[in-house]
Amino acid sequence: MTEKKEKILESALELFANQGYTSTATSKIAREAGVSEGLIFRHFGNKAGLLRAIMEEGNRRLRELIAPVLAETDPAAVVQKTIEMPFGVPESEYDFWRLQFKLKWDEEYYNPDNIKPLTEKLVWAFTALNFEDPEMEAQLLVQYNDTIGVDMIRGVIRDRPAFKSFLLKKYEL
Amino acid sequence: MTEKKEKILESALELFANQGYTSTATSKIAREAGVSEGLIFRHFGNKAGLLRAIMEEGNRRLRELIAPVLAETDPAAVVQKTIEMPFGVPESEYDFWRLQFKLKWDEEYYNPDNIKPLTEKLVWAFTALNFEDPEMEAQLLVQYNDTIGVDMIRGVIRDRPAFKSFLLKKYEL
DNA sequence: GTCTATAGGCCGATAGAC
DNA sequence: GTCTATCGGCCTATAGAC
Repeated sequence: MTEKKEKILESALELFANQGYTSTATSKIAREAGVSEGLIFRHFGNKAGLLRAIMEEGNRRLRELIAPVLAETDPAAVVQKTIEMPFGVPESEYDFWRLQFKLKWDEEYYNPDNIKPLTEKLVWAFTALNFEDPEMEAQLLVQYNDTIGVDMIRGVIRDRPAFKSFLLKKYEL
Repeated sequence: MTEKKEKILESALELFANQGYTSTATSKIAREAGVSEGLIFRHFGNKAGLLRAIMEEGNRRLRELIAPVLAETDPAAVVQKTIEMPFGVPESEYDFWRLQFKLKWDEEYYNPDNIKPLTEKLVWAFTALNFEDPEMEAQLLVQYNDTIGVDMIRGVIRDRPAFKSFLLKKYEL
């Protein structure tokens, strides 16, 4: 990965996240990245290819975020780490995740398989913890985490530490 | 409201919801609605005006959905009705709500004030029910509802009645 | 008064040639 | 790294049908 190529991805990410994909011109991306417009097409073929590259990066980061939970062997810790997950995302990455969430609403880019391993791990954990309905608990928590992620990015949640402990307490952790 | 005008709104809604606002051409809307393209501009001024009209309808429907909860005087019933809310939305309206969720990501169209009355009502209810932290409970439930709305639209939730009772049980209702 | 058909101006974006 | 061909989308305008 060359430096210029990385700069293109970075600029595209910021612009796509804030102005939307279609309303961001490749010329604007090039200007922002300090490269010639042609270079974008050399590296990514077309504008859609650029978006695709960003999506792949998104899936990679999601797997990275989930990995520690999957590696966990203590059921209670699985639930706890899942809840804490969105709170651990640094603000510097919000642009990135905002774009990912946005793209989830475009059918062609939505891939539900990405979080399947997490759901399965949670089912296992809730079963081990003797919850009455592990499948539903797992589903609720996974989807709920999504919502929390959204709200964090939007800045809806004011007192984050308090909200986190509130949640942990709900699961008696 | 003439018939053609209504047909335009209908087609625009479907296309915006499924293909996105910017990537939907006014010519396509006209074709889908079986009207001349010029008519769109006669009725709505421009493309943004068309979207605005749809959004206004959205806020109206949201208020309609929330109204019964606000009218409720029994605290437990407030919580119960809130939980049941998303389950009562007919599938025929999913396009509509999908668009609303999608547009939440465009700052200019997102208006958080819409659900504020609901949150406040829930704070009141949870206080009356002696929950330890009414503000956070209210916030949590509102977010749950968002999550569930999203899941229903995506078709993630398979057994809806079961999931509904699962949630109600969580609040001991 | 609502609507269609058509024609076209304007703009900006993609893509690729050089 | 610039320049340009080409295309598509937004919107206006007009003349006239129902």
